[in-house]
Amino acid sequence: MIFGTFIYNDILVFTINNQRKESKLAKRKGSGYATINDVAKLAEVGSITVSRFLREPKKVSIKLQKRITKSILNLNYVPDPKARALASGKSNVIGVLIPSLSNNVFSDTLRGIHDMIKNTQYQIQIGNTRYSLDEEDRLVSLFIRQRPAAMILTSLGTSEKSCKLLKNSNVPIVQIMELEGKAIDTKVGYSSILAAEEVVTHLIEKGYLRIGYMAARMDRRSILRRDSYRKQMQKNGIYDKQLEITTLELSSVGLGRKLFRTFKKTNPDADAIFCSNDDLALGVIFECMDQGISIPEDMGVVGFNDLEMMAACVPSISSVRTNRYQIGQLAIKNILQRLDGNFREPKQVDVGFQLIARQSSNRATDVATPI
Amino acid sequence: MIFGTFIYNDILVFTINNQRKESKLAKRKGSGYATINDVAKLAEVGSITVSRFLREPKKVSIKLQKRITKSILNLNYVPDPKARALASGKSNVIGVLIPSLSNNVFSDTLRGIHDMIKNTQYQIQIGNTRYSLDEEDRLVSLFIRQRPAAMILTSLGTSEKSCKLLKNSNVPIVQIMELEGKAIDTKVGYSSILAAEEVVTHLIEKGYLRIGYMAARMDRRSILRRDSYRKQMQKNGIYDKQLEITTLELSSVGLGRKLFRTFKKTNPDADAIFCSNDDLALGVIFECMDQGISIPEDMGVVGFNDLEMMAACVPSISSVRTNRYQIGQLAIKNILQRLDGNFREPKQVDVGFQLIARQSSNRATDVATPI
DNA sequence: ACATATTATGGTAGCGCTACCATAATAATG
DNA sequence: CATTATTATGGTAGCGCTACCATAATATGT
Repeated sequence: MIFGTFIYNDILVFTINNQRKESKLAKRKGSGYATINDVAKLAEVGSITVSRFLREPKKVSIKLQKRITKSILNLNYVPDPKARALASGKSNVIGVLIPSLSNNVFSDTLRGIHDMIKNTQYQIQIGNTRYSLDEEDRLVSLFIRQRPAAMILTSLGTSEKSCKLLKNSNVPIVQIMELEGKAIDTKVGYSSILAAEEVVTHLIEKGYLRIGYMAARMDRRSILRRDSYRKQMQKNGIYDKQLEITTLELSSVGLGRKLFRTFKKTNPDADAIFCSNDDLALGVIFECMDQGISIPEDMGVVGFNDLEMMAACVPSISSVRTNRYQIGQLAIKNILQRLDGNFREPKQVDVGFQLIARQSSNRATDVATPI
Repeated sequence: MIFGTFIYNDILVFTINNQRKESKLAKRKGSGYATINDVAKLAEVGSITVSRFLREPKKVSIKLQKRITKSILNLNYVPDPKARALASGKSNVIGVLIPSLSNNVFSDTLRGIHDMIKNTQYQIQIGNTRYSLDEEDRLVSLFIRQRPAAMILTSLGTSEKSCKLLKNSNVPIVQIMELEGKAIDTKVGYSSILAAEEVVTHLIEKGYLRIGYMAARMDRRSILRRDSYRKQMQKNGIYDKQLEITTLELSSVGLGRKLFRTFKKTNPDADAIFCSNDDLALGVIFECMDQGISIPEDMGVVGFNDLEMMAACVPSISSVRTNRYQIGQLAIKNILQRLDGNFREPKQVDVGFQLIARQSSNRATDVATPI
């Protein structure tokens, strides 16, 4: 029986490979790989039964399941996602739009997404918006046209046009990271307003009064944090516009140093600084080292995101831990549930954040427990 | 005339949207978007002419070009890449396999790739092998089945199976980063053997003698550098196996600290260390700060890749600059040339590397010029 | 003027798969 | 036992596009 199958298999393979070359009237080439029809012929069933077996195996009798499985293995058949998507109007691609590939913040989230998606039928396709709303619009329209199974967005300021397109598409959408901003469908993230608020409160508790705010690139993310910083400073009656230092340049450690030099010149009396991300915070630390400003005594520093190196730095740097890996995982989890038919109301998942206070903001008598 | 077109357009759009709903015998739904046939009907040409216009505009008369262009704009037509790929057997996707998304090394290359590819018809699709050869095999086979326009690989140890698959596929392949390892087709990168050699030579020139080697994850990349380090140390008669400290753990700044503690305990007399990447080097710097080991006097440190923060660190850290952005650009450039029909022999492009000597290895009287 | 090469255009038949329908085979009901 | 539900299976006609061929329209040569 096994022998027979092999023979049959060989003949069939032979047929597949030659029917094109030998044909007088040059037929279309085809991919050269086994198709669903080849599998069907070998298993002696209708091609639609093979298709059904691949999608809903339970609707095919055990007998045919076995024959088809054997045939698939013999021919080394793999379905063509293009043809599938074209015929069904749906694809197995989940589009993920992120603003940057060089930012560890997003790569952590991507890891979570990857880990959650492997062993499923879905694939992810990354789109890099590069912090440009125009580029985002372009990508949203590009992706939606391809009828993705779902989409994940990392943007605070999705345009009206894109929002409408996304909503009308009927594709599950998950917006990740900041919970602020208008919701299209489901959201997974944390409140960056609360986070910034907590940072300011923390610094005040530690006795700092002239607390600055430093940010680069000034995207919606940074603006949101700045506004929250402002509010909290005003609430405490210590707000001073001069303590804000921002730029449109791209964030980097070197930029953190540069900005801090300017900041310190403008504000010789400043005693702390809240950096909108960890790169800047690290730069501030380095600049302080260079200038002999002692941390945390003369200058308190807090970053945002809690990258791995914050804990390893000397002094260790306080930062807001955002649960990025978990965000990626939960985004996919939510999508999978909905694609499996367990329809869920669009909802908002708050994964929270943790202010990790380390040496860089732990002034005086307090006992620091750096991680 | 314009008015007429609008009317006509409206009618046609109306037709597209309703012909399905009203039809008694439930026809296939379709995507709802305008197709090439809709464009052809509106422009009063054959659909194949529209197809031709999209691919080889010069083969269509000016008159029809204008009619078709107008029709495309009116209908807001965008070609469906799935259908294209299915019909033509080729896709516009360039597959890029990288071992990690959280590594800045690769994100720089991706930036180069992105920058070079925009404004072309091609798209990139990223595959993350996570440093696993099995995963790489899986992805290679997955990608090749989809008939990508080209592929970019970042792996030193592509399996025999994958190599064969890639070669037989007739798809342009570019391997990037290290020039070492067997070539499938074209390569773009630098010699990591020469780079490691130069690092050791540099440290020796600076008067260091007990030079260690630190590496994590021990992938082929790290092993290659270690072997080159060994050879160079042996050549100078100062090799000592005990000076090598490696682990399978994932690289991180914290790990750099941890490994250095062990290293220093085992080798109290060590006076320099070559780290296989910058994260580890930064960790070493921090650990030295913590232990009061002065750099570069008591300990010389050199990293690899020259991430941005190396220059900003205090002390600034010596590192090997690999021209990663350029590598990405050149990889795509090579691919585009070949896809445009300018067939080039598979070749090897060496973008070189630069050892950037900074404070961390600039001992004694020498004048440092940190960037 | 004619035959011959060179465009320009379109018809048709797929690419590999699935939605929709139809039918056959089996089970459940009275 | 006939009659109705419930499976199980397959045929057909697309999804939106392009390769292959055929034909029409124009230019070129002798």
